[in-house]
Amino acid sequence: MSPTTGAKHPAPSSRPRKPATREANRRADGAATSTSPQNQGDPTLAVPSSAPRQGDPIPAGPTASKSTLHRKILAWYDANQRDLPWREPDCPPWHILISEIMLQQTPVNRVLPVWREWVERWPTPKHLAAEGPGEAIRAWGRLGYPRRALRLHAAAQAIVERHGGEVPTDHTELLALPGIGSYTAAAVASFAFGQRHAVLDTNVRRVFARTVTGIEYPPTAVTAAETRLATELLPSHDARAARWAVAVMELGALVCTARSPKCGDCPVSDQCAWLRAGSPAHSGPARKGQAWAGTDRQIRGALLAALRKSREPLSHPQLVIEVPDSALREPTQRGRCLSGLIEDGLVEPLPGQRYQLPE
DNA sequence: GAGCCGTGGCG
DNA sequence: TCGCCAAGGCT
Repeated sequence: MSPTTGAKHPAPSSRPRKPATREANRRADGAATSTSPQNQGDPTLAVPSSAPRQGDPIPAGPTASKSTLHRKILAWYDANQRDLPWREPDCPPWHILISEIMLQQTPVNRVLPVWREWVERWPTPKHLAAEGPGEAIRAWGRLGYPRRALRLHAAAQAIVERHGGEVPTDHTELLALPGIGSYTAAAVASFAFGQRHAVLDTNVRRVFARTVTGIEYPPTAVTAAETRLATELLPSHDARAARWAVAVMELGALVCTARSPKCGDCPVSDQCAWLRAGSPAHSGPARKGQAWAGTDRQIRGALLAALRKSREPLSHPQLVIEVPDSALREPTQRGRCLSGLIEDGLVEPLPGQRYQLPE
């Protein structure tokens, strides 16, 4: 849990990016005071009176100011952040981008070993772009959602072709890359280049839903109101905003968790609208779980796992052996899944009913 | 906008 | 045990 040291490694690049050291971040954060006149125009946080909805304007009140929220959460982050390698001050933007793609819907602990393999094997976009997509799919291992590997490979090629092999710093250009959506573009621009963006992931949305709006869970899909709220809460200065983004995420990941929030450890529990309201249960529709047994995804996963394992192309019968028993009686489903994998570019068909990862 | 896309760990 | 959930994106 100890903060990483900032001066251990020299910054290898002169390209614009995040502040080089944690000290620089601390300096950038130093302007925080809850009483300075410049904060008078800030929205003030208070308990919503009734029927709060995520993104409702923050009502005025004497309880706690925006800058207080900033100060407490940033201080908490300084003391409690995890020591993750992609947060090292000199971590290259490309390595940060890889981490963000891998972390989409996949827990940190499973990402760590695969990320280390990737950044060692493909230290720059050019290295990855030089190989076939099948290598990316194979090296993806069991992280899940293997189309992410395919898109990351395509992103590497686009970075080489369109940006001279350097991860673009511009949010719009990041957004144009395969596999990079609203969240990841903002995350890379913020974490790798120290820019000011509203970084709205599931953690941040949950923290704001509880502390500000007073509800247990955010809506299913990101609303315009949430984006507005996240933007309003962004600190003014780039470096501080970037640090704020990762700090709120970390709070959501470690304390303000989905199931059993550790409100006793929360730095802003005293001003949490949801807690003050008595921690009311989620009133919206139950979040639908994803079916798994017997689904196409299970079959696709089994087929692709077999191809990942084998260095040689597999025949159709060899492939069939790998799918679960429950699906053996469903050649229609199997065929649909194999076709789907081929359409997605995850599998390459060869003459004679043989298949392999794409070259 | 709803549905789809993997995988594994945990309460 | 088993449903829920994990730094989303794309169609």
